Amino acid sequence: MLELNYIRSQKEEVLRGLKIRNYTEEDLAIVDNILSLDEARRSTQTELDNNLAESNKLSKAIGGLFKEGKREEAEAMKGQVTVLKAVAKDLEAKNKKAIEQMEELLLAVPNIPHQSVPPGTSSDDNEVYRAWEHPLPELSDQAKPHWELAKEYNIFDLELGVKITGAGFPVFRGQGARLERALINFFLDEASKAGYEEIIPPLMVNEDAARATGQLPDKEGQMYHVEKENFYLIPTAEVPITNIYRDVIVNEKDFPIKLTGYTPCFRREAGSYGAHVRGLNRVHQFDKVEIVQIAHPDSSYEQLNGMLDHVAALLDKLKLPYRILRLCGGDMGFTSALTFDFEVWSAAQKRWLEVSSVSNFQTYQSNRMKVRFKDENKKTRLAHTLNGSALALARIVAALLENNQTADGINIPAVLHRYTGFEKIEK
RNA sequence: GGAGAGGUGGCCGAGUGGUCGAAGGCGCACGCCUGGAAAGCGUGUAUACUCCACAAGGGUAUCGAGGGUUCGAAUCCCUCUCUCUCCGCCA
Repeated sequence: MLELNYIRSQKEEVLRGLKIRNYTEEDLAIVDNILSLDEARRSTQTELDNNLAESNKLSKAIGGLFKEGKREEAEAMKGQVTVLKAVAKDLEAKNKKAIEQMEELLLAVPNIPHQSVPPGTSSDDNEVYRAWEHPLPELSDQAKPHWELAKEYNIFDLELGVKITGAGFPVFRGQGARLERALINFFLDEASKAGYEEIIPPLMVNEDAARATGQLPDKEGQMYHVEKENFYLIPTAEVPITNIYRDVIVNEKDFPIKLTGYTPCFRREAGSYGAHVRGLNRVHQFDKVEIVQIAHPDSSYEQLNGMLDHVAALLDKLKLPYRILRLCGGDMGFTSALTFDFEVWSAAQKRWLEVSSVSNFQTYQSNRMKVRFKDENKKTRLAHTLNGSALALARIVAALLENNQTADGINIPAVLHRYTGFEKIEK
């Protein structure tokens, strides 16, 4: 969530940002509501503090009197404290309520978009930040979408997944499973080479962790919930990995902290069916290698660019046509300040598939999570958090299968050969 | 799942009703010392909120979390939670 101080001191910037997110004049009232609750809260706080200071002073005096044996004087003072205590109790309740109301509103305010975020209301308004400069691959009329190829070559089986679990849980097998594992290893190795520390995190997180990265409360319905233990299956490795630094004051010289991890991701994604979600386009369980950074506020955008280059290099090596979009205010995630999406061209479906989303959250996550550092003036400040997929597997597999199909098999990109142990998927 | 023990600052560890935000040690930072270092010596070293100019300097809260008793709680009571040990089960 946004820092209260920021809203207080940069109100105009907050309003500008919310307008980019298509807030109406009416919606914008939330900002003033927060500020007036904050003002009320502070004045109550001051009143309460003064009250408690007085009580503390009296209590100490009573202690002193008892020691000196002045019992009667001490007894007489007790009454005064009792009166103060009653007032304090009211003030405390009032204060608590103001804080709760304010937090509730604060949680409802999204991150303020970076200056470069274009206005817009939907994905149609996203800006093409880097287009694909070369011709897109043309496939023959016999070209098949990946779900047909999967059947033909026995690469993965969604119906089998239905039998074992339910819709959206693919079963990879044979060369398909090998390809999946090859991609995971390739992505992890590339991340390690780029200086990211590899993490294998828990696949379930508790409520605190889910709240810290912003999945709770706004995305509760998207996560699988283990009732008995009150755990959530992770929708992305971002959650457990970023939480490593929750409530941590990091050493400034350790910036940027770069972490990577492979995990399966679980998403309920209820409600959407049809051609666009066929095959691996949208599933409840998929594999992903995530990259996460904790960065100094002064260099976080530089780091963001580095992450873009990293993801672009992966796609180059896989020889997949892709483009990069700068998301508009209407399409950007709630917690992000700036997001770039990578889309890969799926030649048989003839459409772009989102395979990566790289974002800078600035202090929006770190404020909730309390990831801090001491700056040169020994002042405690919030760090910036960033993350991106590098990459999401299911759709990469879809694109690889489709784009590389030939009459007698599916070619595997050269860079993966040492991981797969084969160069072609054959019948 | 059963039985027991325990959660104090970055870490270890004292503290069982009053001047305790908390002894001592370690660690860390800075300074002195040194050719340089170690050792030694000295100083400093939690977080959040708040008053104020986000300075100096005050105030408040926090000893796992929440509630209670009391003029006063790290210390007493209740609830929850987590960790450890032993037994059981088990990859």
